[in-house]
Amino acid sequence: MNFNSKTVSNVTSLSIRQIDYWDRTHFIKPSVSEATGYGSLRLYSFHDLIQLKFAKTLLDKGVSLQKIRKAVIYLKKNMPEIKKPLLELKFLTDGETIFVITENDKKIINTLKSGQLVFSIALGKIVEDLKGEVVSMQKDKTYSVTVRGRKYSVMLRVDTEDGGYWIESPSLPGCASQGDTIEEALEMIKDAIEGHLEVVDKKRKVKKAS
Amino acid sequence: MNFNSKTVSNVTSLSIRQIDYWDRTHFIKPSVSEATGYGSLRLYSFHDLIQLKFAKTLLDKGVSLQKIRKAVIYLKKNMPEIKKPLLELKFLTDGETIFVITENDKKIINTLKSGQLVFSIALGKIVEDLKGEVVSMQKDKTYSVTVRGRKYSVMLRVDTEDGGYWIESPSLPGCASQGDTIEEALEMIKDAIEGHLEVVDKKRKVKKAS
DNA sequence: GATTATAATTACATGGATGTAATTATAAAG
DNA sequence: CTTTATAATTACATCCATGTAATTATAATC
Repeated sequence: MNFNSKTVSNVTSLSIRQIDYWDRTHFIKPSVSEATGYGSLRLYSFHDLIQLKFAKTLLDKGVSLQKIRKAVIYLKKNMPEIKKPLLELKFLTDGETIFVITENDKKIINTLKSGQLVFSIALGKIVEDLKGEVVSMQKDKTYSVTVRGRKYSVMLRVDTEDGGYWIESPSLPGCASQGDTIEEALEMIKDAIEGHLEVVDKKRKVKKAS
Repeated sequence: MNFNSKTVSNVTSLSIRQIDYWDRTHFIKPSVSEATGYGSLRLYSFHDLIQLKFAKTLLDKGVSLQKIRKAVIYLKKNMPEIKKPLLELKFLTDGETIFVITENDKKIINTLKSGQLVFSIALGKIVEDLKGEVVSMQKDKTYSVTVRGRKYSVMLRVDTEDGGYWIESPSLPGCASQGDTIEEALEMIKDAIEGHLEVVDKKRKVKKAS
């Protein structure tokens, strides 16, 4: 699922101006679709959303934008696998460089003793919150697929658990699938419907034989 | 001992402009003598110097000035007794307020877990460094005091250990004292010289008697 | 195809922070 | 008392970041 500037602004509490400025200064650019002039759209991915929210969170904490730039560069390069439960990431800086430090309490205390700045970002929580926002805002999309010459209505939604898309056929209970892209999900649900129909055929044949 | 703007700039690595700006914006004002126009002098105390260096250190770490303002306000109000060995002070912020936290590792880790910004300032080291700077820059001042109708040359220097001034009479070994102000130190050294002379008198009387 | 909506773009402004340099009133030195 | 030195002050400029609003090319809708 992709997000335009307006949606990004709503979800991250950043102003449109900030989003624009950060794009123009090559800080955080929309990775799905860049602006190409009037009438075009900036489209951000979910990962972009995480970075934007991350930066906004640090800004609100009083970290300078220059420092945040470095933190986001690091985040882009070393984005850890986001998984449950909530993951906390801890960063430290000596004023020049930004490092992510391990979940090692002793190391954290030691770096503080050496006079450093440490800030903790609950990245897992950021991701969870963003997922919640995305889910609550999305409308299920209805598609129509044809299997064996007949049309079936299917519903597609963003899969916030595994990424990609979830798809199901409401008129055929239990008939569902998922795919990384919309096209793939549509193919997969066709296969699922096909399989469902085969089961129905078999049952009918058994009935006829008895 | 007091410090003018030029000295403050040298010792803290702040520009004259920054020192001026921070005074005019009521951030850190010279507590000994405020500017009153052309030809006047801003005079900062050692405590002021600590605050300025503290703020500069945070600025270099990438903390925003607005955040630093709050930290310095806190520092002014709750300046802990500076003592050896080097003291580390740890601050945390939730983005709105600044708190000093105890030397409690568990509490530090917990506040980090809750997504806060923590920065550690080795205030003791700042103080030590500033003391070193002050000592290396000062010239001993020579004064003349009169005791029992005779003049004695004494030397005065800033006492970086206890604050105030140290004073001694080079021509009378072991004859030294200290005071919180220059005047007080001069009175104290007079008393010390008086005492020294009394000991000398007693020795002479004992010699005569034998 | 015409009309409307929309997000990007452009433009100007503001505020905070700081750099650079000329001016000035006073203190220090001779 | 005159001359020189000095730090504060004034003034203008720059940079970064952001606010606000008008403009515009394109997409969406009818």
